[in-house]
Amino acid sequence: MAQPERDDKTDRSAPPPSASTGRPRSEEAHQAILDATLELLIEVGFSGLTVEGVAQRAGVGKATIYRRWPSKLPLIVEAFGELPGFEEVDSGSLEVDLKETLKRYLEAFNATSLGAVFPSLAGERAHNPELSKLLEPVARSRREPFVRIFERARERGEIADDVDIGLAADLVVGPISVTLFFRGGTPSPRMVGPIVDLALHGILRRRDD
Amino acid sequence: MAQPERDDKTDRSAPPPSASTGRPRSEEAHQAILDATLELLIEVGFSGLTVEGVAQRAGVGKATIYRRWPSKLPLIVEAFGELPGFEEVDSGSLEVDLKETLKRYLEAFNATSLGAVFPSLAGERAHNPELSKLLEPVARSRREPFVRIFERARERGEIADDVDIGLAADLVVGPISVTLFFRGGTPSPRMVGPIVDLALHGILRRRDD
Amino acid sequence: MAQPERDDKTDRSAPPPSASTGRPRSEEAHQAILDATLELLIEVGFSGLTVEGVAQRAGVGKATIYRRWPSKLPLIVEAFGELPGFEEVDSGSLEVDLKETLKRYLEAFNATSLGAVFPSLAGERAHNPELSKLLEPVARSRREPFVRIFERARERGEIADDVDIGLAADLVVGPISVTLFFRGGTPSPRMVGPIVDLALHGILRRRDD
Amino acid sequence: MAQPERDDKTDRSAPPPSASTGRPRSEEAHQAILDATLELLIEVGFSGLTVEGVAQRAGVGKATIYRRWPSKLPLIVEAFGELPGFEEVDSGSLEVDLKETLKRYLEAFNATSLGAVFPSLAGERAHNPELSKLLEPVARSRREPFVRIFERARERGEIADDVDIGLAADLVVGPISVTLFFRGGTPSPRMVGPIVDLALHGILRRRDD
DNA sequence: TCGTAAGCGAGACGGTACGTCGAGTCTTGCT
DNA sequence: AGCAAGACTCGACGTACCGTCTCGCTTACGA
Repeated sequence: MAQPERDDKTDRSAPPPSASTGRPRSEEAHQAILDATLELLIEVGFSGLTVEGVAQRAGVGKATIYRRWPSKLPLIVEAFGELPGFEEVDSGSLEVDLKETLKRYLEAFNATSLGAVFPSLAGERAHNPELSKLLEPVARSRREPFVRIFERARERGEIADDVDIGLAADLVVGPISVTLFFRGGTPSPRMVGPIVDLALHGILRRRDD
Repeated sequence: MAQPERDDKTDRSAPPPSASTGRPRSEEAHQAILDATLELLIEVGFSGLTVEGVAQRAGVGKATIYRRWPSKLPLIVEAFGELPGFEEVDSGSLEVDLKETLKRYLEAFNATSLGAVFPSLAGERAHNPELSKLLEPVARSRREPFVRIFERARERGEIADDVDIGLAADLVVGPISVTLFFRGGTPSPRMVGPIVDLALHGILRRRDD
Repeated sequence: MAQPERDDKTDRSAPPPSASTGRPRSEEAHQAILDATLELLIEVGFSGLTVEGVAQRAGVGKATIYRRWPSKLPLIVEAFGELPGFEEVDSGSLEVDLKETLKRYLEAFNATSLGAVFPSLAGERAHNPELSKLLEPVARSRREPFVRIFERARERGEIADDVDIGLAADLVVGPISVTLFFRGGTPSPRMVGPIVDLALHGILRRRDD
Repeated sequence: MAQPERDDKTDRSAPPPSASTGRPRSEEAHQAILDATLELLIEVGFSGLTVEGVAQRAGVGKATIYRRWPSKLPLIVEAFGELPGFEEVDSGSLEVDLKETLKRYLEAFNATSLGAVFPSLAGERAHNPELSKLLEPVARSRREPFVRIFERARERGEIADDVDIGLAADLVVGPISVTLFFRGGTPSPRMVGPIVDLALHGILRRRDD
């Protein structure tokens, strides 16, 4: 979730003629802007966020924002990208990996209000190709850990070779997505156990259960 | 999905002292507004929709819109509610019911651009209690068929009594939600078979499968 | 100095399709804007005037201003044109006409702060063809009374036929212009007598004076 | 009121504790700034001039400008003061002195675009005491030659002792001021003869003319 | 059959935010 | 120190929508 090469993504507006003339851009202001954006995103959501509000809360002029980001959108996406990720677990057991990783996933979601911010952005993707492109790597990086967990499980023989791993990952994360988007709720870490159990063993009654 | 008593929700300002004097409201204009709203919602999304644009496309004055809906939000929600629902299937088999219903669900999603509109609205729920309240019954009505399918399956003994039916419904719909929101994709009806199979039988390999 | 056909000059932006659809423009707002503009013009001058300030003082939205005037400039010019003119005197005597008219001229200048506003505008003429064009009729109308006074005097035989009347008018008004622009002072009505005497009889000493 | 050492007014920040440490200020940059200011003043006028534009045209950083002049205003005034004056004539004849001096006056006006710059500044005087103060000595120095011409004429007895010399000077310069400010025109040297004749002999018809 | 009350399209109203630009200040590394 | 460059905060620019408010007109009802 790090942002190691931020400028490569956003500062395409005015590549300085020589390497470093003039006063360098204030890293302090940069961070204050991202922080303020994230705060406001959490408080008022995507459609309620104003650049003027960000500038005011960050104690920064509007021009300083527009000098770094060409418009509101990339600013929001980068601020969103600042949200911390979550650690992947590798215990040697599929069930433990899934439960533990999913729990951390949800904790991160709730601790950082990602749960409120992400839907705001995701909802706009369909009408905003630019946003969609910017959001894609961020969204994917949050799904990949689950894919890797299943890959390891397959290598260990815990699951069949022909299981569609992408689908399996979506199945595990699915109920959380539904809770978030369809039900407007906050996914609770207590959901994790039942979700994983049900996804692993299936909904159908089984003789040997 | 019908909206049989629309005015009860939105037209609470109206009832004049004498029951019905003056020119009646134009049903034609009403429908033109909803149609235009839906079209624009599909084209430009929630945050890009302007009431001015709706008025223009509907060939209607802004006041005519605000006479019927107190603000942009309920208008959008009602327009959204106009989207057709989908029919529930009752074949006597859980698997068939799920696959068939889910297929119709996806077909409705894609045919009506619900897939583009719904995320737009769902994303704002977290920051907009009013929207959330308005959206809730609509969203729930789209999940209920799956709940009922599982209830019937439980009555038939196809699934255990202690299965969390809400969770089962979310598990089945989950991959679609993930596709829509996390991956920014369009869910394809071809996904239905694998999803239902995986959800019913579980991800783990079983001796007797 | 009246503004009998205001819209012909300024409302060229959006000629309404049919004669009078929609809510008519508020004459009240119009006047409040012109008044506020004039006040601010007097207080802070041409270069210090802001449209935002005008809107605020007039209690009006900025759009209401820009709906009427395409930019700051014509607004200022029209507000300037609102300043009252002065009455021309026709006593049958050149000397009396000049002295009396000039006195009224100065009184109008001082009473209405024309003396502070006019230079502000006049100074920009050289660099602003649009302003120059807009200002021209206003400026000329303030010089014409003097031209007419001299024309009548010539008809009466008070002055020679070959006197350059335009130049004579400029000679009489000249010291006021110099006071205003070169000396940054406020022309006093007490200057009138000496000015007219000197202009009529000449600077050179004469035997028979 | 004299301003013999220009820098004393504007460069008051400078005198360092130890007389002259560090790199001395570039006289080259100083002149480039004044030149650029004057050019832009002529091209775009007072209200259109930007310090950023001056810096760019002069090939200088903005700080270099603000190190020398506390704000835009004194810079403009000093640049204005750079415009060459005009030489006074002393021929022993009032009429010749006036005509010749006035002609040179107008030539200087036109050659140096003083005619475009001066009104720009003069117009702001009423609302800008600082500008007024800075402009005063410059403006007066351009009127003084005429005062001196009349003083010499009085000493020679060409004009009466009780003639108001200041007023006489204003009368002679007046038509030029009127042309410049009220009529928005460029005063032509051809005006000089008629102006002086009319001012000296008066507008009224005389027996012995 | 006609008056009247409310609806209609149009568009102006006071606001707020947009994204841009300039003022005057500050901060780099270089001279 | 001064220098060019260019970032800094602040605030005005002119535009676009919000939700409200007239206009002059049309439409159905009830007297």
